[in-house]
Amino acid sequence: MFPRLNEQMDLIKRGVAEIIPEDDLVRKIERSIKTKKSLNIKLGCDPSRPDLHLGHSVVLRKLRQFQDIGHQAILIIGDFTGMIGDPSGRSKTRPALSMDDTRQNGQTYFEQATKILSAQRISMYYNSEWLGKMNFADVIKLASKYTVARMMERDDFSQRFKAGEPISVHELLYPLAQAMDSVAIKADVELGGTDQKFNLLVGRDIQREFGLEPQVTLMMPILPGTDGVEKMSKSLDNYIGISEPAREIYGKTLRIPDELIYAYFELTTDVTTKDLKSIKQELDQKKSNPRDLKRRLARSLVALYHSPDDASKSEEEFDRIFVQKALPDEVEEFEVRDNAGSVDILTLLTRAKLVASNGEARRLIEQGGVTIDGEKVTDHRAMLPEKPEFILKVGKRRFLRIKVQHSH
RNA sequence: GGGCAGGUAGCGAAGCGGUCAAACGCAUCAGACUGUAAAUCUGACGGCUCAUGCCUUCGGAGGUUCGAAUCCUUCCCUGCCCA
Repeated sequence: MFPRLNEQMDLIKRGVAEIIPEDDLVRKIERSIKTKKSLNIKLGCDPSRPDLHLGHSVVLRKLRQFQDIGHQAILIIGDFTGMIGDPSGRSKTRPALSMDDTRQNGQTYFEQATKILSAQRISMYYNSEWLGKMNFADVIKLASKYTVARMMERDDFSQRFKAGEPISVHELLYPLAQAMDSVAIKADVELGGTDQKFNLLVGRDIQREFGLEPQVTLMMPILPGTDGVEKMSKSLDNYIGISEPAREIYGKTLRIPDELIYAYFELTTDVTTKDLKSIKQELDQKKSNPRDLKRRLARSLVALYHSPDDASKSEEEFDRIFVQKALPDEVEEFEVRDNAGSVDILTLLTRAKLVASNGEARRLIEQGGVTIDGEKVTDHRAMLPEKPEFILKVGKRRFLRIKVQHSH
């Protein structure tokens, strides 16, 4: 039923940053083969931001591999902490969510995650199910199992502490809450990014406290964002979403810095280890134009989240727009009614929501960033051209087909 | 509970009675360049306005003043030290 130990370990260890402790994993797998019982592989999910991107996909893909060799994927939606929100000053971006919100986000998360995960061997829990039942005495008892000194081992805490930045007490409780999730579902393995190392390890300690066998922690590297500097995140706007339209995935991928090509191939695509090696070689020897590898990467990603057909279509379209500077395949339409020349370009830009304000529209025009049917608009007071239909282009990639209804 | 230092645009950070829509850096956007980028250079970067100009901003609320981000009162928030 299960593949042999070596096969399992080979697959599991691919692309991994760290496994702690590796021997335990070997033991767990051996036992699972013997007893024909699958392992519980846990992944915690943040329901406050349900839009998944390639960064999330790194860990999800690893989880998928566990599924493929017969283990049980368990998604934990952190709705409990989501409902409390995060009152600490700097992350106002985490407002308290209602029950409905978290359920809905959880559902959205699940739908997106199953683009990567198999629908077989997957279960999902909301952690309010057990965390919500704990009373204050339970919490104090749990908190007594860990010391402040150990909490401060966490890099992020000690750094903030040293820097004189605020740390709320409840933040110290979060790792414990996450550990309780591992207790509740009896996790055998918990996946996460390397930035989760501390939290994952706390899970081991707390499981032991509850008389359970400690989980193995498996950490994946953090995927750099499209800026090549920060980790990929939505709030930094350096992400490639797995639910984005094909042309967006394609275009954004081509825009990543060359240095990221290898990491993206390794962590976000299915290329074989052999191919990975030759990719590395090509990059190192600078034999070919990195662009070609990047195009291949972009095609792979589109194929993964859309289809191979969409991949080639996106590539054609990209070439058309940016190389030949022609129009995309499909251009959104926008209708304006023009009462005897009452609408100028400026108001059209704002009304079509291509820009945020008139000031911005004026700026763009002055800087030569607006064209009509390929002709630069030079005067920000210009009226609409005398055409029933034209293409309005803002910057390099905002297009709109304008249909004018002239009523005199 | 006491003392001290702080809270300025997306972020970081100057300003400390008028010349402040507020220096500078980052991020962002546009243009040039290019392999789409990156790097580099140029420009813009609260809102309304063709423009002179006007309007809303400097933690919140009041006040002093012809005039306040800048002074006063009070409240809220953060850090440090002491208890």
